[in-house]
Amino acid sequence: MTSDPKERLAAAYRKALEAEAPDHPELEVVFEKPRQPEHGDFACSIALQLAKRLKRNPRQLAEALTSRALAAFPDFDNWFAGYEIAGPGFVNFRLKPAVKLAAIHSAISAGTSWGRAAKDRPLSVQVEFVSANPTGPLHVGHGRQAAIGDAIAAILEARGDKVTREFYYNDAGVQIHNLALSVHARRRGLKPGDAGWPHDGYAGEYIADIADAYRGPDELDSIRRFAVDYLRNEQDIDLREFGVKFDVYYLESSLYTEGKVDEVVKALLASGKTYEKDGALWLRSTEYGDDKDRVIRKSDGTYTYFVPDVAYHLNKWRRGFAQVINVQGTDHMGTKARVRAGLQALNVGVPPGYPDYVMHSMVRVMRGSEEVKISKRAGSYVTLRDLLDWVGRDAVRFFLLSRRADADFVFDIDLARAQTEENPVYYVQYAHARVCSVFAQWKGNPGDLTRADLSALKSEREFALAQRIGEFPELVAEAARELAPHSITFYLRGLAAEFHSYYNAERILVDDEALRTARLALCAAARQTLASGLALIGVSAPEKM
RNA sequence: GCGCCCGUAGCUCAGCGGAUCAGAGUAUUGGCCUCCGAAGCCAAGGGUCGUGGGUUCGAAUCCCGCCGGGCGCGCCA
Repeated sequence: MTSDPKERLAAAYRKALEAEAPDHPELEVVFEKPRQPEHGDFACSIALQLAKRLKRNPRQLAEALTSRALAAFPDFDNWFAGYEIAGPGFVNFRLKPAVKLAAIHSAISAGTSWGRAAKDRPLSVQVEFVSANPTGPLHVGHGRQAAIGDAIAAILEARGDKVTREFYYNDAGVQIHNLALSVHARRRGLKPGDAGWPHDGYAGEYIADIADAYRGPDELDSIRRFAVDYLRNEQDIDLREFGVKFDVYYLESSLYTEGKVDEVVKALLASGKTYEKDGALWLRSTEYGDDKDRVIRKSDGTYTYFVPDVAYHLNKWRRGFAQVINVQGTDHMGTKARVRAGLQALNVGVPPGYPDYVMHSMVRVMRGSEEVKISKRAGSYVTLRDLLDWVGRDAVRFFLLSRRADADFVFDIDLARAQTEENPVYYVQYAHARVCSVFAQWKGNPGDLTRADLSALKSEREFALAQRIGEFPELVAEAARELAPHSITFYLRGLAAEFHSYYNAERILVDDEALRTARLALCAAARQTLASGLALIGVSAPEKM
């Protein structure tokens, strides 16, 4: 039996609903948090939904359901101060202050595991993100992916699962060949645009750096290996500075060398869903929701990128990942339906919605009122390193997670620089530093706080702050369900606001010992929640600023 | 043209399994440091939620059309 009053109440309502309306099992009992505090701590609109179906008076239904529910919830009074039927048929519930305050002890005693769930049987899940090809420095879009992917991974870990962070890269294709040609041309003194410069060469200055650093023989193969290593290393340095660590780097080339591509082609042929047309081999991927059939083998005998893509995801499935989340830019929109269709065609039991995709819109970079074009080949794009140099890791992370992944993102460079002093990240970090500063001036024993008597807390502000703290675990769970790390960022802003407001209204270190101890316990819980939330989005929680 | 996504305050954006949903930050204006950190707090003004229909007792939220923007739409990767 859970001790969460909301869940207890929901269970009671479900029972009442079964008795009152057995013909409507589709109705779900959910509680909302009203914006206006006078509407209680949470509200249930189930009676309104039911009234519609039964064509009965919603207020009467609310009464009937609620009295049934309360009959199934004998110790209701231990948790709730009361309820009321309001408006057209809402039921508003008011928690007892002591219930709200209980979150304080929960947060303190949980410590760094606050907001984290423990599962008896953790799922093995994988988050694949960044996955930049080693043909140039990471750009701001990769930065957005790194921030989103790493935060999702952390949130899924908090949900209690075992997470693998994976980086997939193409180390053998046409792009890499162009990279080698570009470095080779640079070594011979050619510049982009010169006669003899490779057709799809990379124009960035980093090509010249690689050419300068290269000391080996004048062989394309050797140059290619060197350039790949060089750029991989450079990307790793940026990622390390950004605070992102990967568990697995997966090489596309291994799919070929280990026969996984051939295996997939055979399996697709065996599926009976292929056909020959115009000298090429096609898959009827439209049968699995793709918007057009896909070429497997081109008429020149080589495979399209579709094949290693499917092979890679089959490999993920075989490695036992129950959930896979691919974080990619919307420019990869097409791969979603394609990869899923390919996996379905293999008919090996992969669920239809596998893998999950979190698509983020491209980051547009503005300098003043002018857009800086992001173009890898042109070599004139803003890099992740640029952002890190301008505003620092914490601000970049927080900023990049301050909106939904699929929302357009305009990164104004001038604004980002100017925001160094005003970026919302400081607002949240400052709240944390403030609590730390209070504790630095307190000579008591932190251990006493775990046993603090909270009954001295009597103001609405204190109840509200405690309640907000208590919402944290549920928020983390929802962020995991929705794969929405930005909700953590928004929560932290709200929590910090609540704390700053409280801090300005009340003195913490008052003379009254009982009140002081209780307030310090509240502060300790707030600090823990701020620190835990910031950790999830990869932002530091400084003790001083 | 087709598919997916987006259009909410001057600006940047939350909310979008309908109701108690008109919100935050920022900018502007006016207050608050003899007192735990003013990177803070309090307050004011500011939006017919792109637009036109529909469903509903009730729509920013669901459905359809239109307008505007993004990204895809290759026997590229």
